[in-house]
Amino acid sequence: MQELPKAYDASSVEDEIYQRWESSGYFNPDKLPDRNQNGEPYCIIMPPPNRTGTLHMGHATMLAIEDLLIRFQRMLGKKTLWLPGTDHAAIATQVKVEQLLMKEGIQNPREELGREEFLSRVVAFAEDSANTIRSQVRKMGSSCDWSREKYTLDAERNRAVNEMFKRMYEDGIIERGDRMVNWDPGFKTVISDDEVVWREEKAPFYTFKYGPFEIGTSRPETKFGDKYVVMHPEDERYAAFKEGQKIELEWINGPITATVIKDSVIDREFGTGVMTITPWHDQVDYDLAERRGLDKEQVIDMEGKLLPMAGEFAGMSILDARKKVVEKLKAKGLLVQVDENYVHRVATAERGGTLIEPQISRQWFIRVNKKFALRQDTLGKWKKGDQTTLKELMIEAVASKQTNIVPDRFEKIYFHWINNLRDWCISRQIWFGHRIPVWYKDQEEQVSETAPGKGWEQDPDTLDTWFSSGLWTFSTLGWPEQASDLKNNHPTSVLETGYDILFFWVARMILMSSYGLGEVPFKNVYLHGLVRDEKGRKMSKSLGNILDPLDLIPKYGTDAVRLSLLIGTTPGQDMRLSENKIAGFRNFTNKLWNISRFIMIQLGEGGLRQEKIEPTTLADKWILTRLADVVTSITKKLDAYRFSAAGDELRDFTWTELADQYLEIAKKEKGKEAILSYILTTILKLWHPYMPFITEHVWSLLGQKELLLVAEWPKSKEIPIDTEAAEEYLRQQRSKQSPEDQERQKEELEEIVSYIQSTEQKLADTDFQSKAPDHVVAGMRKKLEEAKQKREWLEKMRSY
RNA sequence: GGACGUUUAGCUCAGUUGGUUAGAGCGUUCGAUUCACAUUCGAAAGGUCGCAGGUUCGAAUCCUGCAACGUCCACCA
Repeated sequence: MQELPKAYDASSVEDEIYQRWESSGYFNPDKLPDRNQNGEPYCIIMPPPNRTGTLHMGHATMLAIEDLLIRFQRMLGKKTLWLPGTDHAAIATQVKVEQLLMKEGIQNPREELGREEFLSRVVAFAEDSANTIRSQVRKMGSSCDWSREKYTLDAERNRAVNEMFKRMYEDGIIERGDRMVNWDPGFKTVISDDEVVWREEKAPFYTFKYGPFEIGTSRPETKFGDKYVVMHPEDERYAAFKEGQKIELEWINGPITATVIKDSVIDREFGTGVMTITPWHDQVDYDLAERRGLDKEQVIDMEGKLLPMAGEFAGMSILDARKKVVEKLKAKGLLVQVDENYVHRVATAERGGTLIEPQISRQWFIRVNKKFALRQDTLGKWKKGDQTTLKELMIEAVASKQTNIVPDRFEKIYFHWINNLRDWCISRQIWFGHRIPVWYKDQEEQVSETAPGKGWEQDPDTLDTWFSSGLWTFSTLGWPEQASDLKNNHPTSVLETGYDILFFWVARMILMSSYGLGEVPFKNVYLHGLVRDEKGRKMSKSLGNILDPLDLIPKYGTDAVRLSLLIGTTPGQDMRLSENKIAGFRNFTNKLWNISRFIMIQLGEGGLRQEKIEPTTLADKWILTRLADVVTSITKKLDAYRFSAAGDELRDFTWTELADQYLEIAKKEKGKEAILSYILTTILKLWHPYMPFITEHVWSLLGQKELLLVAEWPKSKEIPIDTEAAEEYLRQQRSKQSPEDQERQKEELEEIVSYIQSTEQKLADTDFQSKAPDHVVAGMRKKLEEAKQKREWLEKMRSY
């Protein structure tokens, strides 16, 4: 027998073990053993990490949970597919590369390099990131099928994107239009509502004289084009002014004519109850102008500078102009007052952080409220040809429970978001991404992958990265072809991701799948919380509190890192992680190592015993009964996504009951080789989804021919149990009850007995029967039953 | 403004259909240790389960109200 080290050294075995798994082919569903080939399919599509750099703790959490699910289901005998991939992450990656190029001294990367050269730099960076990510995903022990790896921007995904675009265009739910959008003047692209981050900011709030009115604003620099003055129709202060009335007044650059508009969007309580509107640069104003057919005029250009219509202020940046405009109005005696303590919220870009300027711009939109005819039977509710909207599809998928969200409170949040959802702007003025498959010639436009003929120009814009992400569950399985992978695995079993991208991504996959395929993309959604530092702060570079999985793995082992992300956490709830916690789980992996080592030493040359186990002593019967309980309970909890509870229970059993108690007995009493063999192999199987490396390592030291990776999950009914013997064992172990406790239990029993008597009397009373409503009687009966159960329990306890 | 979450031992958190004396890990204190493991073992201290009411024989758990912290959504010139 070989010499076994006293401490488990994860780093010396993990890479070799991963190699063995990968070369076994078992990550690939088509190469699994026969048992799994006949099992039902179980599929998880990995949320593709962005090709923007390296993996962080959030990714590690995702990989740990998904690998646990896949390994558990594989051992149960399912035909498991975990499909990995990466995301081009359009804007995020382009921003990152632009920053890198600027550091290299290229001031305006896009202008200086040109589209082709710039894109080749981005592609090189993305490829580099992908390689890093692949090796990191392996480091975490992920048992995903590398032969099926996909990329959101590869050729087949591009075909899927173009096909989906084409269908939506033909159905009239993709449409081009001039609408109000969120414009990022820094990166010169539009971004979606969900990519806008609102920041609280203190800014002066000015009140100006505007003819006979006073108006308030925090953005005087936009007021050049304001020629409508709006008030509430029932505001008596302004009853003298009539709808459509023209008023001559002195304004920034001289006299103008303002038109009175009466509209109930006005909040009479706010400020003076009067406002002017800037429809080109404000959503609310835009909506009002659209509704009332008012003129719109652009004031600020796409780079954040004032246009010629601002007169002497033309060409100034917004912030410069603000000061100057206020000075001028003040000089004209039109400034009434300034509130320096006004706090409002400004829109900034999620990537890059520049101030967002609302602009009217010609863009492509997905219309979520427009009726269209379905191309196939959908979600079991609609028939082919029925009219519906994308919003209705998104609601039905979750409301009908075809997609089930864990934890379920997020369903409410999901519905709320959909109710507020507006059309989705899908075009971006960036270069890295799927090019919009639309071609123009003179006044014509045509959707096509390639040029329809001579003289056609392709739309220069690309698609929002979430458009291709939305297709991820089925584009990866071969759609739009009728691929067998698609047929076997869609809808997928589980989508596991952080709750922070519920809207960005989860909702959009539901949209795309129910529209394009008529079915949900996944049956279950499991949302994990965000990983925070030990003080509960978000991990960030600027705070310097980042825990990097790649630093922790060599130090504590992958298994310990995985445990720290799986145990002590609940779905949808943020978790605090500290190195201390990981060290604690490293200690546990070592404990499991030494349990294995002890048993292997006990087994000696004879190795693992295969003979039927025959418990003889009370302790044997107790530990086997407990083992059977644990198998049942762990299986149930894993099925219910209760990873933390299952892991906790298993750790408790392994450490306290098995190691501290039973192994101590086994030291004194010999002849337990068969039982020890059985217990060890069983707990290795139970732990495998949590700690794949150490369990596989011990498994092979035990001389097992086949990998633990594909071993059969334990069944409790195969374990001999003897509940009475187990209770007897515990009774002997337990110290005598104290007299006070006995007294307390006696009192409690008496109380319950008297309650049962009085309730039974009451229920038997005919007068009561005739008067009491049914539900009251039913409630009383239910409670009576519970009380009787409790009585039995107490009586049983007393008899001990 | 709307919604949601959290509040349990010094710290991090479990506690799923209301039910024995509210648990675990870490930390603290005391003790042990050539016998699988000091990345260990045994023991102890430590909790009015945020606050106030209510339902119940019985509430950390259900209901109502309040408070603190956090998150998301909407966004008013």
